[in-house]
Amino acid sequence: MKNSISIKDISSQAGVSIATVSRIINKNGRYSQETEKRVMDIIKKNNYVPNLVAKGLRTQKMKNVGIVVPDITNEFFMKLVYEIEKNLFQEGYETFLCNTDEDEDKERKRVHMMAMQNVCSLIYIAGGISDMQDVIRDLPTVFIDRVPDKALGNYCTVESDNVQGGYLATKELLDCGCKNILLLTSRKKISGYADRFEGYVKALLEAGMEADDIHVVYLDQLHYAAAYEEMMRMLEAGEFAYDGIFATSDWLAVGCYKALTERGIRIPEDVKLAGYDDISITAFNGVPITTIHQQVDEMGARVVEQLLKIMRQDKVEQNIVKVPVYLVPRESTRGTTE
Amino acid sequence: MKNSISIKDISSQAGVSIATVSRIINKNGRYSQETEKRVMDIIKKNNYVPNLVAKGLRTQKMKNVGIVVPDITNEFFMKLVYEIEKNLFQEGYETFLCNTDEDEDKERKRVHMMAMQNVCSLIYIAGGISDMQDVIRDLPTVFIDRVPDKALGNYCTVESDNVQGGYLATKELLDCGCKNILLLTSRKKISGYADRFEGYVKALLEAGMEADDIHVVYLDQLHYAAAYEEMMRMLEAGEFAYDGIFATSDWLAVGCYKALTERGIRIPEDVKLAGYDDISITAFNGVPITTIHQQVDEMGARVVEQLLKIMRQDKVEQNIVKVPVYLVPRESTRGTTE
DNA sequence: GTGAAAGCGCTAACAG
DNA sequence: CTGTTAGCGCTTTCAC
Repeated sequence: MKNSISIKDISSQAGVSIATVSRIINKNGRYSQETEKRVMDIIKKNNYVPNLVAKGLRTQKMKNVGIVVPDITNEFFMKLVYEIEKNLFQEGYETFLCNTDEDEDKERKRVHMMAMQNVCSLIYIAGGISDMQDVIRDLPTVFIDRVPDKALGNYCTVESDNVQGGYLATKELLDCGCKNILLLTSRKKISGYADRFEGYVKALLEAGMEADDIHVVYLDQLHYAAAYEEMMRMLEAGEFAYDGIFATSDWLAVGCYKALTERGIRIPEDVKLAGYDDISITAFNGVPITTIHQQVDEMGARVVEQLLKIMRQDKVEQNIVKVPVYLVPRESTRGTTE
Repeated sequence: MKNSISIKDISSQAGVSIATVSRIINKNGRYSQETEKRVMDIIKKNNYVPNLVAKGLRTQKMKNVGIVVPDITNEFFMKLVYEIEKNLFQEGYETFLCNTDEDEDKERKRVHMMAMQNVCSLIYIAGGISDMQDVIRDLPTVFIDRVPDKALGNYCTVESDNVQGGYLATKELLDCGCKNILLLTSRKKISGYADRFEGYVKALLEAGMEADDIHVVYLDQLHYAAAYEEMMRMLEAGEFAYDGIFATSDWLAVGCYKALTERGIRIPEDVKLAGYDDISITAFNGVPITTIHQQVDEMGARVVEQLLKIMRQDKVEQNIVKVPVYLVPRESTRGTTE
């Protein structure tokens, strides 16, 4: 290891027992100020760093939590992670971040690894394969944007009000005069996307539309390129006949924008566009994109709050915590089509 | 812990000693196929997950490396992290990601924490305070975009060819006819920024300019807002008299773009603009921004390659590895000012 | 091919 | 106030 100097070396140098050193390190009392000072000086001088691994082994608790995200290069996820970490650090927890790359196999491997690393709990952002539940069986887990299928022992969900988000985005498109709205979303079986779909349908029906007016395209990936390619395919195939698109994530919206404008279709004149998440790029895009703002700070705080509760085995009064969202109207839904 | 079932439980259930189970888990040989199967079945059935923490304690090696980044919400850094992790996993290493938020105090705390968590080596992206060298004294470390001041025992640097990058960006502005080029950069004492400055000066001098033509503004933060506010301040104060800006990171360039266009200054007609990193937003920005592309895949591979070398205590033939960059010309430097 | 036992660095009774 | 000791889960000699 980096530093072969251990508590034992400190104790012998200080002429005290390792127990005393341990007490001092952990501020557990039962030592004189005098010895404390002497020991601390020696610790400083030697740059001694306590070995948390050994401590964890002994105390059976590691105070570090694993965070699983689908894509570490996505600003939205990382803003969420940032908030979660901030709150967790305050409580003395470390975090392990792991990237699944939207790949189930990687996810399995990485979560397995986390279990071996003895994380004391897990936070799942927009993911979570069901057959992982054997391994993480007893790990307190908070899911974001996902309600697990089977009931786990010790879990809960924190999510944006996705139904409301889907509703607001769709209503904005309808208010701009759209008659034919495409929903572009993920194939992933995640409650977040299902809820946005539900909101979309709700707005449509409320506007007097019917089942025929529901148009959905499912994508395997959430990357910009996935949306771009699908749009291009539809355009080529003459399958594109919409005057509005609601993409359930901003990167998908950006992909649509690129494909459409490259083919001479103007936004917002010909097609209106709305995204979801409110990442920076939507504000700076050639035509700024209307989107749904998710309050990551609020979500991060709720996630940690809930996690601490279920780790303490407190009863959680609600298994699903919802955080409000709001619409951020921009150029891409300006004016009316009429 | 999540799983109180240990190697001991497995061994007693299988009716063998824990030594045998250990050998089987680690495929160390010296056991019959028969017992192997029996033990493996029991492991499966119980969802037994070996405790890497205990293993690490015993073997004195953890196979996990800490990665320190200034800002986890910055796409460029995370693309680099993505590549590094990819290569590291292949070699059987785990990673700890830690965010310093461009704050020295946080950095100190977080790196100290990593040392306590027994990481076996460190990767520093665009950062690294000097007084950390006590703690990380013997940790093999790879720095990205930074050459440490004091010689550490066991380190090396991987970086883009930042001089060349600074040169290319500045030359592009000069080629567009700029006579008065502002360099907007970070105050951070990091070789990466110093080198980009050097490239900027080199291009200026090569074009027949003099010391008087060097104009530099230093920023404390790399955030978009820092550049925006500084630009606004200069504009208000009437200090802005440039026809070209080279921002040493893309987010700074985006901040300039926003401030300038808000004040009615047109890009590229009135002012040309170049950034650095080639993050997505430069391609999608209202006026797409010319930038320097850093080859993150190549860099990630080099970083891991070097890290493995210094961890093996191999002699590293070069302490500084440079990866080429190239210019990505876009709208923001189109046409000439003349 | 298998088991017994020591010990990694640390904490937590317990005894003084 | 301080020291002794057992043991966390695992690997690894050394016997058999």
